[in-house]
Amino acid sequence: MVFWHDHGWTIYTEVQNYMRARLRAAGYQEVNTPQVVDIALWQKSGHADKFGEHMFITESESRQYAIKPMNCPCHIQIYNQGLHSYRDLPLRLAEFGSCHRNEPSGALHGLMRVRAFTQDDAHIFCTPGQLQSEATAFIELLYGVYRDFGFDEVQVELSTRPEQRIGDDALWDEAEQALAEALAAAGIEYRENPGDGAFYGPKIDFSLRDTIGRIWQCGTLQLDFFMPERLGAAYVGEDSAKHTPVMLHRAILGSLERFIGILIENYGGRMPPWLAPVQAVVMNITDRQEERCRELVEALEKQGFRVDLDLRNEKIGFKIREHTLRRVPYLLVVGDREVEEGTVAVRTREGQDLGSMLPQDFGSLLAAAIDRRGRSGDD
RNA sequence: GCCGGCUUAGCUCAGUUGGCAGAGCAACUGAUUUGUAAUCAGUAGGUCGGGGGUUCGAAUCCCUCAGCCGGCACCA
Repeated sequence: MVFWHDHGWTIYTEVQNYMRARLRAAGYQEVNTPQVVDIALWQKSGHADKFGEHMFITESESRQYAIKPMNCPCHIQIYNQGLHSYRDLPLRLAEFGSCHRNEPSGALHGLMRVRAFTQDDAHIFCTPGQLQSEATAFIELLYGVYRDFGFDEVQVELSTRPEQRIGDDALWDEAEQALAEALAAAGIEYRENPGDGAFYGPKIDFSLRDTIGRIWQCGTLQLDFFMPERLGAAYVGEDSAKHTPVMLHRAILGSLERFIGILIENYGGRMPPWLAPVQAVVMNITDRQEERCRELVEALEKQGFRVDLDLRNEKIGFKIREHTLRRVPYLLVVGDREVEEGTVAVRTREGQDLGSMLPQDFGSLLAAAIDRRGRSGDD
């Protein structure tokens, strides 16, 4: 369980808002479902049977409820409200779904594996014919997101039909082929993991490597021919008959908690400016520059930047050291000279002296650094 | 859940054979008004993770519970 403090939560909300914008642009609707859901839904979906002992259960007025361990049955409830035409499909329902799973105590692992986490979850309801284009679009979205976070190396695995499965083999042939072709179309190298698919369909897993070499699964794309039928999802086809939609279960970051854990490790605490909880610190040299420093902070905050003010009665070298160790991207020093010139001296946390510049020029510099996000390369 | 390790001041950690609870940093107070990675001096700070036991005496030994860190198993 994570108790997020101010700085961590700043990172969290930045990541979340970024994903929110990407999903909206990709044609997703954002929804939200309850934390506590009648056990009957999980019995019907089959999760209570398979994962019951890892679910937190509560009760009220002699009814049992599960603390939501995943979001898909809830999204099907939303889908099932009203009648759907094939013209409505694909329908993409996204949720920053807060989930609780009673993981075995030995499985807990920092931010990487926790009992309460939030998935950047979404379920795409579509026709079998739309499957491949949806898979392709998802893979493209996922790689775009990973690049923005600075991950260029992604391990991809295609897991195919397990021994214990539902549905006939023709359906599996089609499903596995659709995923393989989507990967091929994107030119992605991947490993096959025969027999490791979910019991309801094949899946692609996307994993990232942390700085000390451990591999963590983040993204996933799973085909599901089973759950929609089991929970009564349907659409009216061109032929006016009822059909069962295919459900694509997908996540890019996986768990926000885990993803942020990987980010912190990956950057070694040097969060890129767009994610840095504090993007710049303004510090004075003597009391004479106090007022100017306050003005500067106010002006930068007005532009939406996250800025700290350090007016402590300390030597400038001491402040520089402290904020460098805090990994604040930009250190702004205002002395008599800067007050005189109306400028600010800019130093990076890497120790690079960018010289004195006008405040608006620093604003442009910071804005450009934020826009660059975590992308590597020279763009 | 299993195997191993760890838990001592706000933080990082010492603590010998069972014999008075320690350091650095941080905090606080005072001095210092300082130009790009640590100014000086002083003060205060503890249920040694919780509970139980052995002992004249336990941070130290034993039992137990919890949490954390590795790894295994698990991972909808």
